[in-house]
Amino acid sequence: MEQLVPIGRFSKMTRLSIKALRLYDEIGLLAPAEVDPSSGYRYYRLSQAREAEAIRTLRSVDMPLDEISAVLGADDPELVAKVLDQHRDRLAAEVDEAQRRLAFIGRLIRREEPIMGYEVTTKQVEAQLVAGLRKHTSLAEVGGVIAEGFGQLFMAVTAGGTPPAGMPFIVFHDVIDEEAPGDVELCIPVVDGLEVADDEIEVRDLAAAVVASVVHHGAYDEVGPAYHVLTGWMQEHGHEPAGPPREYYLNDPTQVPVEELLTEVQWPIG
Amino acid sequence: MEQLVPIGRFSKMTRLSIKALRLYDEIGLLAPAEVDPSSGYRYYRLSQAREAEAIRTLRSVDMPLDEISAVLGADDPELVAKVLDQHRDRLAAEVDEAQRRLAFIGRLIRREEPIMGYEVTTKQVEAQLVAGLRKHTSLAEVGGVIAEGFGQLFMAVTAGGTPPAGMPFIVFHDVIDEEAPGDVELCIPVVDGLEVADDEIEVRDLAAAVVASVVHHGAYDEVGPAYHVLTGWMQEHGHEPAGPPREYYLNDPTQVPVEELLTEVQWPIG
DNA sequence: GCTTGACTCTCCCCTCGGGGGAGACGTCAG
DNA sequence: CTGACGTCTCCCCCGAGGGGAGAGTCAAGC
Repeated sequence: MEQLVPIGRFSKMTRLSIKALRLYDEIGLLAPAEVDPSSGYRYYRLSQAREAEAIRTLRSVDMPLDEISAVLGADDPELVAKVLDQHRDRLAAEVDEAQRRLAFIGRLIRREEPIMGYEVTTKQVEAQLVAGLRKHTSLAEVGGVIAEGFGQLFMAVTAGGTPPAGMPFIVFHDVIDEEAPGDVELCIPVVDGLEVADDEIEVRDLAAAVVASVVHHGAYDEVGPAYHVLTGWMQEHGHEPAGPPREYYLNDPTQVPVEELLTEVQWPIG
Repeated sequence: MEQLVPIGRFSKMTRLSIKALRLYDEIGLLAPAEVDPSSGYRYYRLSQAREAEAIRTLRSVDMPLDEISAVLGADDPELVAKVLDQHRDRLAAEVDEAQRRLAFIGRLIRREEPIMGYEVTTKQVEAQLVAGLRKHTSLAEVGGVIAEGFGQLFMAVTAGGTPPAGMPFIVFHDVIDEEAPGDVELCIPVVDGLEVADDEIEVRDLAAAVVASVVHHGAYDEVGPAYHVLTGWMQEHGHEPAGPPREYYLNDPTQVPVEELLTEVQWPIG
């Protein structure tokens, strides 16, 4: 009646490798209809080819074996639909990720993105009159403090109807990390003679300096290595830090996606 | 001068895990500047953060570690470009594959594609007058023989100006597999009274029959399991084969992509 | 100097879906 | 009966680390 075939023939029928069939037996996904107790030979019923074909189909979309077990063992069509949907979502995420990688390596190849981490340059920055708002904050809260503070600062500076004289930036007077909070100073360049009512805000002259500079590409909270690169570079080139570092935000986080954000870190050197 | 940091701090600086750094040391991708001979502690120079950053960048596009080694260790910019290009091609292939899977599971979910392999049906096929061209061929050559033979057959049948009376199909008089060649008969249904000049071609009446039928979805050279499913089904349902099987090609390989090809396999049963 | 807590070391097992191969045994046709 | 395959179990391998055990190390406070 029922014709049994050994594993090699079943493998050719189903185009599943012998190794795969033994694995599916081991994990209980597709057990042979009979196993000779003395020799251990596996024998499959011809009708098992359908189930094997289903496994092959689902593996061809890279579904994990345990989910295939769930799908094939489930009576409930809703459960099956749920597992399939979930896997489709995963595949969609994989497509997105693959496309992101492809786009990114394209930028690397076209040199739009530095491979070797950061390129350190030096430049001369001119003296500048700035309105500064100094805040004490921890690493956890620095994001909110910056957003809020720049709001306050912007309001105060533009209250007189005069636009800012340059891009806003931040001076980091202390090292702010997981362990210790510290002082940041939010700055906006202003024109000479500006009066600011807010007495938290101090208008002062920022001296000219020679700075070492790197541009960080990506999310703000990943800027840490840029600092390490700068300090490493200063050590290697025999420079001493000559003041607190500054961050310039070269584009607008509300305008571009997070992975395209540009942050310039400048550190005055002696 | 050169400041050395232990692995934990270097890990935080570079956002590479300690495990990863130890691995990169082991495979010679990023060896620490110094290793304490007595304690085995790894110490990194600050300037190594740049190389670490490069590794992180290249890993973020899933480049294998050995290729990263090649890229970072190479002086030749052409070699670097070659490795990067090669990896981009691989990523592009991954995007394609991920999209294929996503599209395919979509078809599975929408039930346009059978998950559980093949569905066997039975049907009555009417008697038909066909022009048949019989060829002896091996599995390796069957594709070419079919293409050529159908060309010859089509020319001969339509020479009188009468179009074929139905879809072309193939009767497999022998089992053709890796071990043994055998006879195939290319057939085109024709109208009564047609004269065919080509004496390789025989016009004959194909008897009516009850057939078991499955539709194979995909490349022609993957049709084998359809036959196994049919023979398994026949055994389970107590039918005997009553003649050689036939394949109908339901769509045109020059019109649709290979994964959408439909092949109906019919096997006359007693 | 001592203790304590954080850090680091090596070593081993685990992932996921099998692939490759060794050495032993089974099956089948001539 | 013998040779040619087919099949068995068992073990190691892939990639890029993650998790954890058990032991040694470092730095800071007392």
